[in-house]
Amino acid sequence: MFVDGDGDDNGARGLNEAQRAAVTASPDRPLLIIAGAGTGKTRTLTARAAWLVEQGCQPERLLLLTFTRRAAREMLARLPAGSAGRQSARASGGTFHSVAYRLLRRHSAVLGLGDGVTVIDGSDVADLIDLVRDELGLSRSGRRVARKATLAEIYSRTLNLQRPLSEVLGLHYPWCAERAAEIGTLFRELTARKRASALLDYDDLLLYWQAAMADPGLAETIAADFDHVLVDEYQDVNSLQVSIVEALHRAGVGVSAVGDDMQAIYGFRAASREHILEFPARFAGTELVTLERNYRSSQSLLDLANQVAAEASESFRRRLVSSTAGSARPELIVSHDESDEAARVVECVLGHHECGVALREQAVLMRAGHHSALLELELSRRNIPFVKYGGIRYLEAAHIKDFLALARASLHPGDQVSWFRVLQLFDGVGPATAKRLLPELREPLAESLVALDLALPVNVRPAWQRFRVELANALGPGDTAARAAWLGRALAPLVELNYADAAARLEDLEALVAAAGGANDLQTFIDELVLDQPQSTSEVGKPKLDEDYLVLSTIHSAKGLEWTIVHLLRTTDGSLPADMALSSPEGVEEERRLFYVALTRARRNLYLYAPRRYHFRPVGDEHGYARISRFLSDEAQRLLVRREPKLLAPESAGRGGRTVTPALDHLWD
DNA sequence: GTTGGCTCGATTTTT
DNA sequence: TCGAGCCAAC
Repeated sequence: MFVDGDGDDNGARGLNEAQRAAVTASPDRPLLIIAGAGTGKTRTLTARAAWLVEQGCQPERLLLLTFTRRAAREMLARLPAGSAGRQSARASGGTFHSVAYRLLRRHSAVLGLGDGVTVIDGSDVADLIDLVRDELGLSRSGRRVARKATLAEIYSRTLNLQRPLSEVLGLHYPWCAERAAEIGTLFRELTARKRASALLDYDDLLLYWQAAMADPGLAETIAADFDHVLVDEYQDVNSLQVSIVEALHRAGVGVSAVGDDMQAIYGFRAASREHILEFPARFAGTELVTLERNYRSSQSLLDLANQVAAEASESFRRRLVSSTAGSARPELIVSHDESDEAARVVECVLGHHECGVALREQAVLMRAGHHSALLELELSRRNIPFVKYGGIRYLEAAHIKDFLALARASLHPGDQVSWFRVLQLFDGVGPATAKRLLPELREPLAESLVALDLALPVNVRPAWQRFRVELANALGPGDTAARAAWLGRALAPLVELNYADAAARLEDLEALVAAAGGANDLQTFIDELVLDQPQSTSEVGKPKLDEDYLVLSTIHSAKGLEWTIVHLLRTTDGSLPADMALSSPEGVEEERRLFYVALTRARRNLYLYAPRRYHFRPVGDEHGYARISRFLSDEAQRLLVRREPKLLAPESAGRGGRTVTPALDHLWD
């Protein structure tokens, strides 16, 4: 797996003309680089940073903002270190959210945040919404306003768009519009609760940063640390992020942004490609440079990508031109159904593997995490190693959330959401008892824990007492490793009690405890875990350093990456574009860009799979017939080699064909 | 109040 | 298939 751009040296040498123009553009004017896929975006941005340093800027006064942690790591590693003798000087940077976190901790006093802030993720917000909704009486039978996850989505979108709730509801959630008043009340209470418990969700991080930048004094203090800010993937910024960058610029910080409006795929997160289109208008005196020379893919792959882009609605027009030899045309592989698709992918992957292409040089991309379910089964069955990115996230696993809740509860006794979760892990404690006990938990925690003995139902006490003794150890003196270990010991019996598959979960818990033990302090560890969610489940505790493995990834998680060979699953209408996205023209356009991102990940070979028959559910025989994706127009299809299904192989007959069931009825007489 | 059994419905993408 | 929500029994 390789990250955008190539591993060459950074200097201005070896850059093409457009790249050099971007790198050496005046630091005094805002710079926007429109960089098509594979045009050396990362390389240009890092060369720009190096050039700024040559012009006299101190490395640590450069601020780099990215969207993913993966991109941040990659770029920071390549950014210029201080000149000889000042090795420690490095550019600062990270994701918008992690930079916000650092700034907020540094200026927490002014922002009224105290020093006890905790970062929570989207599902934690949803749980808090659940709690508040219940208390406001909005979850009784027939009165439920919306699902908690939906409410969390509405809340986030409203904040990120910086538009009134009623407008957001009308536009994106019309079926909730008539409950606007209740939802507004709920959100007001939710905000109050978060403030009271010093909980910051992802949006709060940006919101507080923006608020800090709106205060002239504080904005100046923050901006005083930087000469120049470099923003990656500018097509994915939302209104909050734009106003943060604008405020930095107003306070005297130079701005260089790079992006590709054809790769804007985060509309659901309230990002809008309007922002990159409007950049020249919002930043007066902008210098615009466009990179079109592609160093990644062969021309026949780019022809297809260009065709797909040409059929999109407005964008910065450009046409990618390849500098790479090789000309295998992309292939469209039509199959009978999903299991046939899985079989064909495996066959193709292994075929290339036998010809010397390592598994890690190949990736299987998909629109939605579950599209690879059958493929994963098939890969496991045939002992082909793979790692999956995207899809079900690590932090969503109940036992991981349990650990985070316990850690937070131990650090902040007043964190009611966390205690609410922890208490219900005990057999005999449900929502009512847990809620009744919440006020009892406060500083000093050790004393509250003892006091709770008497408040608990008798049958819960033995388990509780064992638990609180171990938790007390975790509160005592001792390094992070010892405290994490005690937390793990306190939690283990509860995990065992609550989950049928406890063994696997206990293993995860052990890995998590070990990881926490290696951190400086527990608070930072859990905050960073939330800010930098492991990309794949195998990333925690089970390193796969030298092994060869196939990458399975959602298209979103694949952005910025490239492989020699790319296999794209479900190139059918309903999957890509996803039928969820079909209700609005903008939705369909974003799906097209997603398709474009997928196509441009490949260097040499590209395989598009289109299963004819698809099942409504993972099990059962209800099915429909899918059409090939609308994004493969006639013109686009002319650029493909098409392969029709062979006769159904017995191996893939599986569900669609004959089934064999052992007869048991004679046993029940 | 808690828990277990049942039905019903939906099902994307991520910091 | 899976989870969330509802209902009935302890």
